[in-house]
Amino acid sequence: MRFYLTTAIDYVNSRPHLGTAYEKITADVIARYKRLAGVETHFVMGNDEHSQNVFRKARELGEDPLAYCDRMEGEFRDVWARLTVSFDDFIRTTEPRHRIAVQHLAQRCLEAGDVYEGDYEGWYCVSCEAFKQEKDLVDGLCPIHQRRPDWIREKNHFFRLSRYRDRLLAHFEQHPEFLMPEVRRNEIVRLLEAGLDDISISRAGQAWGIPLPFDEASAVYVWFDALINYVSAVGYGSDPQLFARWWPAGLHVIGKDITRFHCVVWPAMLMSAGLDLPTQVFGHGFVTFKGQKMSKTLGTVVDPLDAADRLGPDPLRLFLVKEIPYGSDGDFSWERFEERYNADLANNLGNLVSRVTTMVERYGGGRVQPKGAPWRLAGVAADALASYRRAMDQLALHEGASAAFRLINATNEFIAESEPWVLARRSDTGAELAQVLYDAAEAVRVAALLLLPIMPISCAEILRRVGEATQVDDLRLDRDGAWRTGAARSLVRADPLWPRLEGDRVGLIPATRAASRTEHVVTEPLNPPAPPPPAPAPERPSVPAPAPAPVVAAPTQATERISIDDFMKIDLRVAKVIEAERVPKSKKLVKMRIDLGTEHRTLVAGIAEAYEPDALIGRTVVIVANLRPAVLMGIESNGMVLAASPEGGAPALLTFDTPPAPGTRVR
RNA sequence: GCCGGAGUAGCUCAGCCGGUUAGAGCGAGCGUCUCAUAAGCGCUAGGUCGGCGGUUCGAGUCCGCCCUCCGGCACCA
Repeated sequence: MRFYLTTAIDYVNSRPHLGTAYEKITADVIARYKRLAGVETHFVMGNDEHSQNVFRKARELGEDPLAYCDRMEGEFRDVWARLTVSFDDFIRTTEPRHRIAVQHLAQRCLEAGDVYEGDYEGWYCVSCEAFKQEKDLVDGLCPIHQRRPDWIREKNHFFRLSRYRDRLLAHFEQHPEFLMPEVRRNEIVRLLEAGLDDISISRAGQAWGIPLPFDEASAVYVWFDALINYVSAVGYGSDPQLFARWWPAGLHVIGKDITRFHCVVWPAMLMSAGLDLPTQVFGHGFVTFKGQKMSKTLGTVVDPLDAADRLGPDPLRLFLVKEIPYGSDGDFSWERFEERYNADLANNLGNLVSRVTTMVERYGGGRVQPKGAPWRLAGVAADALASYRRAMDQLALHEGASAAFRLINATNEFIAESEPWVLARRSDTGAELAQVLYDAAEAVRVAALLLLPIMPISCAEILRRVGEATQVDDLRLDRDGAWRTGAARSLVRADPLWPRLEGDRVGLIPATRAASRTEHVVTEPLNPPAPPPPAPAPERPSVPAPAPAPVVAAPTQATERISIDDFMKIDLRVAKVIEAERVPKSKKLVKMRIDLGTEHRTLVAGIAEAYEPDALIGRTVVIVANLRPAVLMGIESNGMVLAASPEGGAPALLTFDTPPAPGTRVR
């Protein structure tokens, strides 16, 4: 039995945060579980490096892009090592083996007739710097600039994704386990039913990326490039033997935001190239911090190393696995983390190890040996093992952890009810005492075995203390998970594994290390970031560009420092709202007529959820006056109203103590 | 707006095909043993199972409508 497991590869424009670590940790638990279950496992992670952001970031830092990526690899590997993520291989998209695979696969898609050169022809408005669809034009003119767009062509390669809709739907029908959890599957199936458009897979004239084999002037689009890591890492196009050994993958562990890429685009690419599809894709949820999305600007990013330093990597791993139903979103807070640490580790498991080893030392001379039939704990352990396996096989990692803890709790109960200290005082209960101590030690051994994939370091130590003779890596669930009888074992008493936290713990939380560690990565602005720059390259309108979503959850965009000159390019003006009305059929859009002092303009703002149009009339606001016009819901918007936009919250307009005259420059 | 998901004890959540007094863990309170990290063990929660109506002998558990929250898409310039 073989099992090839992957996680999403990560963008390298910032250090991994807790959410990224969550994915790797849960995947690592799965990998370790499979190995423990005797399955030959190949676990691969990596970095996604061919992004323009990475290129820009390196340039900003005055570094060679590749050198920058090398450095980031080191940072990522350090984090994964600290969290004991046991990957077997680490793939980078700048590696030769990856380039070979990408070009190979692109070539196969081309040969399958699925890649066509879309030297797309279309209307292009020079003023807008954007393609226009026929339906956008009014009397053949750009509605914004009242000028005739040019008919131009831009070379682009497209992948015939549309061709695979039916096959994908059929696959989903025949293999309901292909995408888990179910919520994600429903979303994708609906998306497929709605139909698919072909997608662009190349960008012309980009140096940072992999050239298309049949058009060296075009680079493979970064997400197309990135997905291929799953096969390049196992030798596709470069090592046929290795490839045959591991492909198809048993499981891709990814974030729920990128299921489309993995369950629509990726399988279609594989079908086109004549490769088997992975058995399963699992879209895990996100980890929030105190209920809020982790965001640099909100200061809600938790560095996984801070968490690991605080209580240890194993407690962090247990927390993430046991407290968050795998597949759902979950929340992290220091309070909760410490609460769980005390309850599960200090009070239950850790204390159990202490009391058992102490009693064995005191009442049994440090050795245990059964003197009869096992008591009730043997049955509990067998049940725990069974439900643990059932849960883990279904990727219900949290239930697997709970099953192990049921055994731990039962062992504590067992000790209370069998009262070894009473048995030890009597002279006629030697056999009973021996059996009770043996059973308790054996139950701890089984529990530690079950938790070994989740807490590898600590559980290895527990196994050592309860006299497990087998090397940790050689332990196997079916053989070693069974209740042992007969042989005597020596136990070791040692310091508490997880000292209980007392008192005002939260105050001791280390200052987030993000600041000290990321100075070379991000400089935080004091204020919310400026609105994003205008959309970069024009896209073929009839063939929507793939969402900019990378193959990992996009890290919060780093806001780069700009010069005063750059800032002065932005023309901020005071404006007064003269008319405001809801854009019909829209959820957030308000259409406004504003007074800029010298002129009146129409613009559209996405603030309807927070402001009633009527309440806006007469109000003084700040707008970006020199923004390119855009058409929203058929309305031309000439400018952007500034508002604070909290993550997931309602926007709040900028206001003045005393409204200045319309047209006043803001800076 | 469309399409999904969810609303169950203070908190986090279980509750399969409808069926006796609705559960677990944490927290809190009380009691208790003493091997243990002032840990363990036992007891204690009287919760309109979001609301209204319906099907049924009987509904968190099925149906309809409504409310709230979350996610995806559409429209955040």
